[in-house]
Amino acid sequence: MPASRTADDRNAPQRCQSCVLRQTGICSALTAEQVTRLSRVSHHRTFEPGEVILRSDDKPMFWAGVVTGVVKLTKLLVDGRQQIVDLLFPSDFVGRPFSKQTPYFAEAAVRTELCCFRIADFEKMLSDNPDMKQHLFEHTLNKLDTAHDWMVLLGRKTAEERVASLLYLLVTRARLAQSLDSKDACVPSFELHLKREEMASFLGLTYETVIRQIKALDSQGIITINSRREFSVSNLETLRLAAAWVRAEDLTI
Amino acid sequence: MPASRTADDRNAPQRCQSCVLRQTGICSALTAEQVTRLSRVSHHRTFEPGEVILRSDDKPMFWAGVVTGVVKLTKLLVDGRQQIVDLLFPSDFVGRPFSKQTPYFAEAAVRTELCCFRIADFEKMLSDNPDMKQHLFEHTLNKLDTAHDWMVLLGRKTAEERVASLLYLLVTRARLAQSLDSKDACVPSFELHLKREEMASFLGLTYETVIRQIKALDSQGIITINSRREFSVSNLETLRLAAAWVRAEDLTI
DNA sequence: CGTTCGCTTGAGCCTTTTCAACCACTGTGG
DNA sequence: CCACAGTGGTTGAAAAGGCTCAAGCGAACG
Repeated sequence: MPASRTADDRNAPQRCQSCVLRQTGICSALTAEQVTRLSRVSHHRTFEPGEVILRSDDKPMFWAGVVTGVVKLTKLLVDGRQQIVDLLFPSDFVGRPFSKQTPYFAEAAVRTELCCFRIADFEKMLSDNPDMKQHLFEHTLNKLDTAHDWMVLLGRKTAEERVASLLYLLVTRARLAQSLDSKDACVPSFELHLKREEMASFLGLTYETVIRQIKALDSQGIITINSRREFSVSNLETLRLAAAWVRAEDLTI
Repeated sequence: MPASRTADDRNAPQRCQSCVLRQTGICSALTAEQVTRLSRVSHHRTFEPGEVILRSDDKPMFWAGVVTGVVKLTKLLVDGRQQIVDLLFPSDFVGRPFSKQTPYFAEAAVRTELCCFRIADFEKMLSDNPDMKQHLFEHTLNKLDTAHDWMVLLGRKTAEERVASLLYLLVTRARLAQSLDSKDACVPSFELHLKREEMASFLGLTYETVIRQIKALDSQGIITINSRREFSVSNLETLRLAAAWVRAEDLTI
Protein backbone atom coordinates (compact mmCIF):
# COMPACT_ATOMS: atom_id res chain seq x y z
CA MET A 1 0.00 0.00 0.00
CA PRO A 2 2.65 2.65 0.84
CA ALA A 3 3.97 4.28 -2.31
CA SER A 4 7.65 4.35 -3.07
CA ARG A 5 9.83 6.93 -1.39
CA THR A 6 9.07 10.47 -2.50
CA ALA A 7 11.46 13.39 -2.84
CA ASP A 8 9.97 14.63 0.40
CA ASP A 9 11.05 11.46 2.14
CA ARG A 10 14.67 12.31 1.52
CA ASN A 11 14.19 15.31 3.79
CA ALA A 12 12.87 13.00 6.47
CA PRO A 13 15.63 13.48 9.05
CA GLN A 14 14.94 17.23 9.24
CA ARG A 15 11.18 16.90 8.92
CA CYS A 16 10.97 14.32 11.69
CA GLN A 17 12.40 16.60 14.34
CA SER A 18 9.49 19.03 14.08
CA CYS A 19 6.75 16.43 13.56
CA VAL A 20 3.75 16.26 15.86
CA LEU A 21 4.60 12.63 16.59
CA ARG A 22 8.00 13.77 17.78
CA GLN A 23 6.51 16.39 20.09
CA THR A 24 3.66 14.60 21.80
CA GLY A 25 3.40 11.29 19.99
CA ILE A 26 5.27 8.06 19.85
CA CYS A 27 8.62 9.53 18.81
CA SER A 28 8.78 11.62 21.98
CA ALA A 29 10.22 8.50 23.60
CA LEU A 30 13.30 8.67 21.38
CA THR A 31 16.59 10.57 21.28
CA ALA A 32 17.31 12.89 18.36
CA GLU A 33 19.71 10.35 16.98
CA GLN A 34 17.17 7.54 17.21
CA VAL A 35 14.65 9.69 15.37
CA THR A 36 17.12 10.27 12.57
CA ARG A 37 17.72 6.54 12.31
CA LEU A 38 13.99 5.90 12.30
CA SER A 39 13.36 8.47 9.60
CA ARG A 40 15.21 6.27 7.15
CA VAL A 41 12.53 3.57 7.30
CA SER A 42 9.51 5.86 7.46
CA HIS A 43 7.81 7.62 4.61
CA HIS A 44 4.95 10.05 4.37
CA ARG A 45 1.83 9.47 2.38
CA THR A 46 -1.16 11.71 1.76
CA PHE A 47 -4.73 10.47 1.47
CA GLU A 48 -7.61 12.40 -0.06
CA PRO A 49 -11.02 12.65 1.67
CA GLY A 50 -12.87 9.35 1.42
CA GLU A 51 -9.78 7.42 0.42
CA VAL A 52 -9.43 4.04 2.11
CA ILE A 53 -6.26 3.64 4.16
CA LEU A 54 -6.78 0.14 5.53
CA ARG A 55 -9.35 -2.45 4.57
CA SER A 56 -11.07 -4.65 7.12
CA ASP A 57 -9.85 -8.26 7.22
CA ASP A 58 -6.80 -7.45 5.11
CA LYS A 59 -3.39 -8.52 6.26
CA PRO A 60 -1.88 -5.31 7.66
CA MET A 61 1.01 -4.20 5.45
CA PHE A 62 1.95 -1.00 7.22
CA TRP A 63 1.45 0.91 10.40
CA ALA A 64 1.26 4.67 10.59
CA GLY A 65 0.99 7.72 12.76
CA VAL A 66 -1.40 10.54 11.85
CA VAL A 67 0.58 13.72 11.11
CA THR A 68 -2.24 15.95 9.87
CA GLY A 69 -5.91 15.39 9.11
CA VAL A 70 -8.62 13.12 10.48
CA VAL A 71 -9.08 9.38 10.01
CA LYS A 72 -12.30 7.51 10.68
CA LEU A 73 -12.39 3.87 11.68
CA THR A 74 -15.58 2.15 10.60
CA LYS A 75 -17.15 -1.26 11.02
CA LEU A 76 -19.76 -2.78 8.76
CA LEU A 77 -22.60 -5.19 9.39
CA VAL A 78 -23.40 -7.73 6.67
CA ASP A 79 -26.46 -5.77 5.51
CA GLY A 80 -24.51 -2.54 5.12
CA ARG A 81 -25.26 -0.80 8.40
CA GLN A 82 -22.12 0.91 9.52
CA GLN A 83 -20.69 2.51 12.62
CA ILE A 84 -17.69 4.75 13.04
CA VAL A 85 -15.90 3.33 16.06
CA ASP A 86 -13.17 5.94 16.42
CA LEU A 87 -11.84 9.16 15.00
CA LEU A 88 -8.09 9.59 14.76
CA PHE A 89 -6.37 12.96 14.99
CA PRO A 90 -2.72 14.00 14.69
CA SER A 91 -0.50 11.89 16.99
CA ASP A 92 -2.95 8.98 16.88
CA PHE A 93 -2.07 5.70 15.17
CA VAL A 94 -3.53 3.72 12.30
CA GLY A 95 -3.09 -0.03 12.24
CA ARG A 96 -3.55 -3.04 14.44
CA PRO A 97 -0.22 -4.42 15.75
CA PHE A 98 0.24 -8.14 16.42
CA SER A 99 -2.70 -9.30 14.36
CA LYS A 100 -3.15 -11.10 11.08
CA GLN A 101 -6.25 -9.08 10.22
CA THR A 102 -7.17 -5.44 10.34
CA PRO A 103 -10.37 -5.22 12.39
CA TYR A 104 -11.90 -2.14 10.70
CA PHE A 105 -11.84 0.12 7.68
CA ALA A 106 -9.63 3.16 8.07
CA GLU A 107 -10.64 6.02 5.81
CA ALA A 108 -9.47 9.60 5.50
CA ALA A 109 -12.22 12.02 6.55
CA VAL A 110 -10.31 15.01 5.24
CA ARG A 111 -6.98 15.37 3.45
CA THR A 112 -4.67 13.38 5.71
CA GLU A 113 -0.94 12.93 5.96
CA LEU A 114 0.39 9.73 7.50
CA CYS A 115 3.87 8.71 8.56
CA CYS A 116 4.05 5.08 7.49
CA PHE A 117 6.25 2.13 8.48
CA ARG A 118 6.36 -1.31 7.02
CA ILE A 119 5.05 -3.83 9.54
CA ALA A 120 8.39 -5.60 9.87
CA ASP A 121 10.23 -2.32 10.50
CA PHE A 122 7.57 -1.29 12.94
CA GLU A 123 7.75 -4.45 15.01
CA LYS A 124 11.53 -4.29 15.09
CA MET A 125 11.26 -0.66 16.15
CA LEU A 126 9.05 -1.66 19.06
CA SER A 127 11.26 -4.45 20.29
CA ASP A 128 14.31 -2.18 20.01
CA ASN A 129 12.65 0.62 21.96
CA PRO A 130 10.87 -0.46 25.14
CA ASP A 131 9.92 3.17 25.84
CA MET A 132 8.20 3.37 22.49
CA LYS A 133 6.35 0.16 23.19
CA GLN A 134 5.33 1.51 26.55
CA HIS A 135 4.04 4.67 24.88
CA LEU A 136 1.98 2.66 22.44
CA PHE A 137 0.68 0.46 25.24
CA GLU A 138 -0.49 3.45 27.26
CA HIS A 139 -1.99 4.96 24.15
CA THR A 140 -3.95 1.76 23.61
CA LEU A 141 -5.15 1.81 27.22
CA ASN A 142 -6.37 5.39 26.71
CA LYS A 143 -8.15 4.35 23.55
CA LEU A 144 -9.87 1.59 25.49
CA ASP A 145 -11.01 4.09 28.11
CA THR A 146 -12.45 6.45 25.51
CA ALA A 147 -14.11 3.53 23.71
CA HIS A 148 -15.83 2.73 27.00
CA ASP A 149 -16.95 6.34 27.32
CA TRP A 150 -18.36 6.18 23.83
CA MET A 151 -20.24 3.00 24.71
CA VAL A 152 -22.00 4.98 27.45
CA LEU A 153 -22.94 7.56 24.85
CA LEU A 154 -24.23 4.95 22.42
CA GLY A 155 -26.03 2.96 25.07
CA ARG A 156 -27.54 5.63 27.27
CA LYS A 157 -27.43 9.18 25.94
CA THR A 158 -30.25 11.01 24.15
CA ALA A 159 -29.82 12.28 20.60
CA GLU A 160 -29.25 15.83 21.81
CA GLU A 161 -26.65 14.73 24.36
CA ARG A 162 -24.86 12.71 21.70
CA VAL A 163 -24.59 15.62 19.32
CA ALA A 164 -23.51 17.94 22.13
CA SER A 165 -20.90 15.35 23.18
CA LEU A 166 -19.42 15.21 19.71
CA LEU A 167 -19.32 18.99 19.34
CA TYR A 168 -17.74 19.27 22.77
CA LEU A 169 -15.14 16.73 21.80
CA LEU A 170 -14.36 18.51 18.54
CA VAL A 171 -14.16 21.97 20.05
CA THR A 172 -11.87 20.65 22.78
CA ARG A 173 -9.71 19.02 20.12
CA ALA A 174 -9.62 22.27 18.19
CA ARG A 175 -8.53 24.21 21.28
CA LEU A 176 -5.86 21.64 21.95
CA ALA A 177 -4.48 21.82 18.43
CA GLN A 178 -4.60 25.59 18.46
CA SER A 179 -2.81 26.01 21.78
CA LEU A 180 0.03 24.04 20.26
CA ASP A 181 0.36 26.53 17.42
CA SER A 182 -0.49 29.84 19.03
CA LYS A 183 -1.10 30.65 22.67
CA ASP A 184 -4.68 31.67 21.97
CA ALA A 185 -6.63 30.29 24.90
CA CYS A 186 -10.18 30.51 23.57
CA VAL A 187 -11.69 29.11 20.39
CA PRO A 188 -15.07 30.76 19.91
CA SER A 189 -15.66 29.15 16.55
CA PHE A 190 -14.44 25.88 15.13
CA GLU A 191 -14.70 24.04 11.88
CA LEU A 192 -16.36 20.69 11.48
CA HIS A 193 -14.26 18.07 9.72
CA LEU A 194 -17.19 15.72 9.31
CA LYS A 195 -20.27 15.49 7.14
CA ARG A 196 -23.62 15.20 8.86
CA GLU A 197 -23.69 11.58 7.78
CA GLU A 198 -20.35 10.89 9.41
CA MET A 199 -21.44 12.54 12.62
CA ALA A 200 -24.51 10.33 12.58
CA SER A 201 -22.44 7.23 11.96
CA PHE A 202 -20.21 7.99 14.93
CA LEU A 203 -23.17 8.81 17.18
CA GLY A 204 -25.41 5.87 16.35
CA LEU A 205 -28.09 8.14 14.87
CA THR A 206 -29.48 9.02 11.44
CA TYR A 207 -28.22 12.17 9.76
CA GLU A 208 -31.68 13.76 9.86
CA THR A 209 -31.68 13.43 13.63
CA VAL A 210 -28.22 14.98 13.81
CA ILE A 211 -29.43 17.97 11.79
CA ARG A 212 -32.43 18.43 14.06
CA GLN A 213 -30.40 18.23 17.23
CA ILE A 214 -27.79 20.69 15.96
CA LYS A 215 -30.69 23.04 15.31
CA ALA A 216 -32.08 22.39 18.78
CA LEU A 217 -28.72 23.23 20.38
CA ASP A 218 -28.60 26.40 18.32
CA SER A 219 -32.12 27.50 19.27
CA GLN A 220 -31.24 26.94 22.95
CA GLY A 221 -28.27 29.23 22.50
CA ILE A 222 -25.80 26.50 23.46
CA ILE A 223 -24.06 26.79 20.10
CA THR A 224 -24.32 29.21 17.18
CA ILE A 225 -24.39 27.98 13.61
CA ASN A 226 -22.12 30.18 11.51
CA SER A 227 -22.31 28.07 8.42
CA ARG A 228 -22.93 24.45 7.59
CA ARG A 229 -19.47 23.46 8.64
CA GLU A 230 -18.66 26.09 11.26
CA PHE A 231 -20.05 26.67 14.72
CA SER A 232 -19.36 28.92 17.68
CA VAL A 233 -19.53 28.03 21.32
CA SER A 234 -19.83 30.94 23.74
CA ASN A 235 -19.87 28.92 26.94
CA LEU A 236 -17.97 25.67 26.87
CA GLU A 237 -19.32 24.61 30.25
CA THR A 238 -22.93 24.85 29.05
CA LEU A 239 -22.07 22.59 26.15
CA ARG A 240 -20.37 20.13 28.47
CA LEU A 241 -23.51 19.99 30.60
CA ALA A 242 -25.70 19.47 27.53
CA ALA A 243 -23.42 16.59 26.63
CA ALA A 244 -23.96 14.94 30.03
CA TRP A 245 -20.25 14.33 30.01
CA VAL A 246 -18.95 12.63 33.10
CA ARG A 247 -15.61 14.34 33.52
CA ALA A 248 -13.37 16.48 31.38
CA GLU A 249 -10.62 13.90 31.82
CA ASP A 250 -12.68 11.42 29.86
CA LEU A 251 -11.97 13.46 26.78
CA THR A 252 -8.89 11.84 25.34
CA ILE A 253 -10.18 10.81 21.93
CA MET B 1 -8.36 -3.36 49.47
CA PRO B 2 -6.76 -6.85 49.33
CA ALA B 3 -7.19 -8.66 52.62
CA SER B 4 -4.19 -10.05 54.46
CA ARG B 5 -2.72 -13.35 53.39
CA THR B 6 -5.03 -16.28 54.00
CA ALA B 7 -4.12 -19.84 54.85
CA ASP B 8 -4.93 -20.61 51.26
CA ASP B 9 -2.28 -18.15 50.09
CA ARG B 10 0.43 -20.23 51.72
CA ASN B 11 -0.44 -22.95 49.23
CA ALA B 12 0.01 -20.48 46.40
CA PRO B 13 3.04 -22.10 44.75
CA GLN B 14 1.13 -25.33 44.13
CA ARG B 15 -2.16 -23.62 43.35
CA CYS B 16 -0.59 -21.30 40.79
CA GLN B 17 0.64 -24.11 38.55
CA SER B 18 -2.91 -25.25 37.79
CA CYS B 19 -4.53 -21.82 37.59
CA VAL B 20 -6.39 -20.57 34.47
CA LEU B 21 -4.04 -17.63 34.32
CA ARG B 22 -1.15 -20.05 34.15
CA GLN B 23 -2.72 -22.08 31.36
CA THR B 24 -4.08 -19.47 28.99
CA GLY B 25 -3.65 -16.19 30.83
CA ILE B 26 -0.86 -13.85 31.69
CA CYS B 27 1.26 -16.40 33.60
CA SER B 28 1.58 -18.59 30.51
CA ALA B 29 4.47 -16.31 29.57
CA LEU B 30 6.47 -17.49 32.60
CA THR B 31 8.64 -20.44 33.56
CA ALA B 32 7.53 -22.69 36.42
CA GLU B 33 10.19 -21.14 38.61
CA GLN B 34 9.04 -17.60 37.81
CA VAL B 35 5.49 -18.57 38.68
CA THR B 36 6.62 -19.84 42.04
CA ARG B 37 8.43 -16.59 42.70
CA LEU B 38 5.38 -14.61 41.61
CA SER B 39 3.07 -16.63 43.84
CA ARG B 40 4.79 -15.11 46.88
CA VAL B 41 3.47 -11.65 46.10
CA SER B 42 0.01 -12.67 44.90
CA HIS B 43 -2.98 -13.54 46.98
CA HIS B 44 -6.49 -14.71 46.20
CA ARG B 45 -9.60 -12.92 47.22
CA THR B 46 -13.25 -13.86 46.77
CA PHE B 47 -16.02 -11.38 46.06
CA GLU B 48 -19.71 -12.04 46.54
CA PRO B 49 -22.30 -11.13 43.86
CA GLY B 50 -22.81 -7.37 43.75
CA GLU B 51 -19.68 -6.66 45.74
CA VAL B 52 -17.63 -3.73 44.43
CA ILE B 53 -14.06 -4.63 43.46
CA LEU B 54 -12.84 -1.27 42.21
CA ARG B 55 -14.46 2.13 42.52
CA SER B 56 -14.40 4.67 39.71
CA ASP B 57 -11.98 7.59 40.19
CA ASP B 58 -10.22 5.82 43.06
CA LYS B 59 -6.48 5.51 43.03
CA PRO B 60 -5.88 1.89 41.97
CA MET B 61 -4.42 -0.08 44.87
CA PHE B 62 -4.24 -3.50 43.26
CA TRP B 63 -4.42 -5.27 39.99
CA ALA B 64 -5.90 -8.72 39.53
CA GLY B 65 -6.63 -11.59 37.19
CA VAL B 66 -10.03 -13.27 37.17
CA VAL B 67 -9.66 -16.90 38.27
CA THR B 68 -13.34 -17.86 38.49
CA GLY B 69 -16.59 -15.95 38.16
CA VAL B 70 -17.75 -12.93 36.17
CA VAL B 71 -16.92 -9.27 36.72
CA LYS B 72 -18.87 -6.40 35.23
CA LEU B 73 -17.32 -3.02 34.47
CA THR B 74 -19.84 -0.19 34.64
CA LYS B 75 -19.86 3.52 33.98
CA LEU B 76 -22.28 6.03 35.46
CA LEU B 77 -23.73 9.27 34.16
CA VAL B 78 -24.32 12.07 36.67
CA ASP B 79 -28.07 11.45 36.74
CA GLY B 80 -27.66 7.75 37.49
CA ARG B 81 -27.96 6.22 34.04
CA GLN B 82 -25.49 3.42 33.79
CA GLN B 83 -23.89 1.24 31.18
CA ILE B 84 -21.92 -1.97 31.53
CA VAL B 85 -18.91 -1.47 29.27
CA ASP B 86 -17.37 -4.92 29.61
CA LEU B 87 -17.80 -8.33 31.14
CA LEU B 88 -14.72 -10.09 32.46
CA PHE B 89 -14.36 -13.86 32.56
CA PRO B 90 -11.62 -16.15 33.86
CA SER B 91 -8.20 -15.14 32.48
CA ASP B 92 -9.33 -11.52 32.01
CA PHE B 93 -7.85 -8.71 34.10
CA VAL B 94 -9.27 -6.18 36.51
CA GLY B 95 -7.53 -2.85 36.92
CA ARG B 96 -6.16 -0.01 34.86
CA PRO B 97 -2.34 -0.02 34.69
CA PHE B 98 -0.38 3.24 34.39
CA SER B 99 -3.16 5.51 35.56
CA LYS B 100 -3.88 7.53 38.67
CA GLN B 101 -7.59 6.84 38.43
CA THR B 102 -9.72 3.80 37.84
CA PRO B 103 -12.00 4.65 34.91
CA TYR B 104 -14.98 2.45 35.89
CA PHE B 105 -16.65 0.49 38.64
CA ALA B 106 -15.70 -3.16 38.76
CA GLU B 107 -18.31 -5.33 40.43
CA ALA B 108 -18.68 -9.08 40.86
CA ALA B 109 -21.69 -10.37 38.91
CA VAL B 110 -21.49 -13.78 40.54
CA ARG B 111 -19.21 -15.23 43.20
CA THR B 112 -15.77 -14.35 41.88
CA GLU B 113 -12.24 -15.31 42.75
CA LEU B 114 -9.43 -12.93 41.89
CA CYS B 115 -5.68 -13.33 42.00
CA CYS B 116 -4.50 -9.94 43.30
CA PHE B 117 -1.20 -8.07 43.15
CA ARG B 118 -0.27 -4.82 44.80
CA ILE B 119 0.25 -2.14 42.15
CA ALA B 120 3.94 -1.75 42.94
CA ASP B 121 4.53 -5.51 42.70
CA PHE B 122 2.54 -5.61 39.50
CA GLU B 123 4.48 -2.86 37.76
CA LYS B 124 7.78 -4.42 38.81
CA MET B 125 6.54 -7.75 37.52
CA LEU B 126 5.80 -6.17 34.13
CA SER B 127 9.14 -4.47 33.77
CA ASP B 128 10.92 -7.68 34.83
CA ASN B 129 9.01 -9.78 32.30
CA PRO B 130 8.76 -8.33 28.79
CA ASP B 131 6.81 -11.38 27.65
CA MET B 132 4.24 -10.74 30.32
CA LYS B 133 3.98 -7.12 29.29
CA GLN B 134 3.57 -8.21 25.70
CA HIS B 135 0.80 -10.57 26.74
CA LEU B 136 -1.00 -7.79 28.57
CA PHE B 137 -0.52 -5.44 25.62
CA GLU B 138 -2.05 -7.90 23.19
CA HIS B 139 -4.85 -8.59 25.62
CA THR B 140 -5.57 -4.84 25.72
CA LEU B 141 -5.58 -4.67 21.93
CA ASN B 142 -8.10 -7.51 21.85
CA LYS B 143 -10.24 -5.71 24.39
CA LEU B 144 -10.18 -2.63 22.18
CA ASP B 145 -11.32 -4.69 19.20
CA THR B 146 -14.21 -6.20 21.11
CA ALA B 147 -15.14 -2.78 22.50
CA HIS B 148 -15.39 -1.58 18.91
CA ASP B 149 -17.60 -4.54 18.07
CA TRP B 150 -19.82 -3.68 20.97
CA MET B 151 -20.05 -0.10 19.76
CA VAL B 152 -21.52 -1.42 16.53
CA LEU B 153 -24.06 -3.35 18.58
CA LEU B 154 -24.97 -0.30 20.65
CA GLY B 155 -25.05 2.05 17.71
CA ARG B 156 -26.70 -0.01 15.00
CA LYS B 157 -28.29 -3.28 16.10
CA THR B 158 -31.97 -3.85 16.85
CA ALA B 159 -33.10 -4.99 20.29
CA GLU B 160 -33.53 -8.57 19.09
CA GLU B 161 -30.09 -8.62 17.50
CA ARG B 162 -28.55 -7.26 20.68
CA VAL B 163 -30.09 -9.93 22.86
CA ALA B 164 -29.14 -12.62 20.36
CA SER B 165 -25.60 -11.24 20.30
CA LEU B 166 -25.26 -11.46 24.06
CA LEU B 167 -26.66 -14.97 24.20
CA TYR B 168 -24.35 -16.02 21.39
CA LEU B 169 -21.42 -14.53 23.24
CA LEU B 170 -22.36 -16.31 26.46
CA VAL B 171 -22.98 -19.68 24.88
CA THR B 172 -19.67 -19.44 23.04
CA ARG B 173 -17.97 -18.56 26.31
CA ALA B 174 -19.65 -21.51 27.99
CA ARG B 175 -18.45 -23.86 25.24
CA LEU B 176 -14.97 -22.48 25.55
CA ALA B 177 -14.86 -22.96 29.30
CA GLN B 178 -16.33 -26.44 29.02
CA SER B 179 -13.92 -27.65 26.35
CA LEU B 180 -11.12 -26.76 28.72
CA ASP B 181 -12.55 -29.02 31.40
CA SER B 182 -14.03 -31.88 29.42
CA LYS B 183 -13.81 -32.65 25.71
CA ASP B 184 -17.56 -32.24 25.28
CA ALA B 185 -17.91 -30.44 21.98
CA CYS B 186 -21.51 -29.30 22.18
CA VAL B 187 -23.29 -27.27 24.83
CA PRO B 188 -27.01 -27.53 24.18
CA SER B 189 -27.95 -25.62 27.32
CA PHE B 190 -26.13 -22.93 29.23
CA GLU B 191 -26.64 -20.97 32.37
CA LEU B 192 -27.02 -17.22 32.45
CA HIS B 193 -24.73 -15.46 34.89
CA LEU B 194 -26.58 -12.17 34.57
CA LYS B 195 -29.86 -10.73 35.75
CA ARG B 196 -32.20 -9.31 33.13
CA GLU B 197 -31.27 -5.87 34.35
CA GLU B 198 -27.58 -6.52 33.84
CA MET B 199 -28.19 -7.83 30.36
CA ALA B 200 -30.11 -4.65 29.63
CA SER B 201 -27.35 -2.49 31.02
CA PHE B 202 -24.77 -4.18 28.81
CA LEU B 203 -27.01 -3.98 25.74
CA GLY B 204 -28.17 -0.39 26.04
CA LEU B 205 -31.80 -1.46 26.52
CA THR B 206 -34.37 -1.60 29.31
CA TYR B 207 -34.89 -4.89 31.08
CA GLU B 208 -38.49 -5.10 29.87
CA THR B 209 -37.25 -5.01 26.30
CA VAL B 210 -34.69 -7.71 27.06
CA ILE B 211 -37.44 -9.94 28.44
CA ARG B 212 -39.61 -9.41 25.36
CA GLN B 213 -36.78 -10.13 22.97
CA ILE B 214 -35.75 -13.29 24.79
CA LYS B 215 -39.35 -14.39 24.41
CA ALA B 216 -39.31 -13.46 20.73
CA LEU B 217 -36.18 -15.55 20.15
CA ASP B 218 -37.85 -18.44 21.96
CA SER B 219 -41.06 -18.22 19.93
CA GLN B 220 -39.01 -18.22 16.72
CA GLY B 221 -37.33 -21.42 17.90
CA ILE B 222 -33.88 -19.83 17.89
CA ILE B 223 -33.44 -20.55 21.59
CA THR B 224 -35.41 -22.54 24.14
CA ILE B 225 -36.11 -21.19 27.58
CA ASN B 226 -35.55 -23.95 30.12
CA SER B 227 -35.85 -21.73 33.15
CA ARG B 228 -35.31 -18.09 33.95
CA ARG B 229 -31.59 -18.51 34.04
CA GLU B 230 -31.07 -21.40 31.65
CA PHE B 231 -31.48 -21.62 27.89
CA SER B 232 -30.81 -24.13 25.15
CA VAL B 233 -29.54 -23.44 21.68
CA SER B 234 -30.14 -26.15 19.12
CA ASN B 235 -28.49 -24.42 16.18
CA LEU B 236 -25.65 -22.09 17.02
CA GLU B 237 -25.46 -20.81 13.45
CA THR B 238 -29.08 -19.64 13.52
CA LEU B 239 -28.37 -17.70 16.67
CA ARG B 240 -25.29 -16.16 15.11
CA LEU B 241 -27.37 -15.01 12.17
CA ALA B 242 -30.03 -13.55 14.47
CA ALA B 243 -27.24 -11.68 16.19
CA ALA B 244 -26.09 -10.13 12.89
CA TRP B 245 -22.60 -10.91 14.06
CA VAL B 246 -19.94 -9.97 11.59
CA ARG B 247 -17.48 -12.80 12.07
CA ALA B 248 -16.95 -15.51 14.64
CA GLU B 249 -13.44 -14.19 15.21
CA ASP B 250 -14.87 -10.98 16.61
CA LEU B 251 -15.94 -12.91 19.64
CA THR B 252 -13.09 -12.53 22.05
CA ILE B 253 -14.86 -10.88 24.99
C1' DC C 1 -46.05 -16.58 56.17
C1' DG C 2 -45.04 -12.21 54.79
C1' DT C 3 -41.43 -9.61 52.40
C1' DT C 4 -38.24 -8.86 49.00
C1' DC C 5 -36.17 -9.32 44.72
C1' DG C 6 -36.19 -10.65 40.19
C1' DC C 7 -39.11 -11.45 36.46
C1' DT C 8 -43.23 -10.94 33.38
C1' DT C 9 -46.95 -8.71 30.96
C1' DG C 10 -49.82 -5.02 29.08
C1' DA C 11 -51.08 -0.35 27.46
C1' DG C 12 -49.89 4.00 25.96
C1' DC C 13 -46.53 7.25 24.86
C1' DC C 14 -42.48 9.39 22.92
C1' DT C 15 -38.15 9.71 20.66
C1' DT C 16 -36.08 8.61 16.77
C1' DT C 17 -36.44 6.61 12.25
C1' DT C 18 -38.26 6.32 7.72
C1' DC C 19 -39.68 8.15 3.59
C1' DA C 20 -40.14 11.77 0.49
C1' DA C 21 -39.52 16.11 -1.23
C1' DC C 22 -36.81 20.08 -1.72
C1' DC C 23 -32.85 23.37 -1.43
C1' DA C 24 -27.94 25.11 -1.97
C1' DC C 25 -23.74 24.73 -3.89
C1' DT C 26 -20.24 23.05 -7.29
C1' DG C 27 -18.37 21.44 -11.23
C1' DT C 28 -19.22 20.05 -16.19
C1' DG C 29 -20.34 20.18 -20.86
C1' DG C 30 -23.09 21.93 -24.62
C1' DC D 1 -23.56 31.44 -20.23
C1' DC D 2 -26.87 28.32 -18.78
C1' DA D 3 -28.74 23.65 -18.23
C1' DC D 4 -27.58 19.67 -15.75
C1' DA D 5 -26.14 16.33 -12.62
C1' DG D 6 -24.23 15.22 -8.32
C1' DT D 7 -23.39 15.85 -3.54
C1' DG D 8 -24.46 17.40 0.88
C1' DG D 9 -27.78 19.55 3.70
C1' DT D 10 -32.68 20.67 5.35
C1' DT D 11 -37.52 20.04 6.35
C1' DG D 12 -42.04 17.78 7.14
C1' DA D 13 -45.28 14.00 8.00
C1' DA D 14 -46.06 9.49 9.29
C1' DA D 15 -44.56 5.16 11.29
C1' DA D 16 -42.40 2.30 14.52
C1' DG D 17 -39.36 0.53 17.84
C1' DG D 18 -38.32 0.79 22.28
C1' DC D 19 -39.40 3.16 26.71
C1' DT D 20 -42.30 4.31 30.69
C1' DC D 21 -45.47 3.29 33.92
C1' DA D 22 -48.23 0.18 36.38
C1' DA D 23 -49.70 -4.09 37.97
C1' DG D 24 -49.06 -8.84 38.98
C1' DC D 25 -46.43 -13.21 39.57
C1' DG D 26 -43.23 -16.56 41.70
C1' DA D 27 -39.31 -18.23 44.04
C1' DA D 28 -36.19 -17.48 47.85
C1' DC D 29 -35.47 -16.29 52.42
C1' DG D 30 -35.83 -14.72 57.08
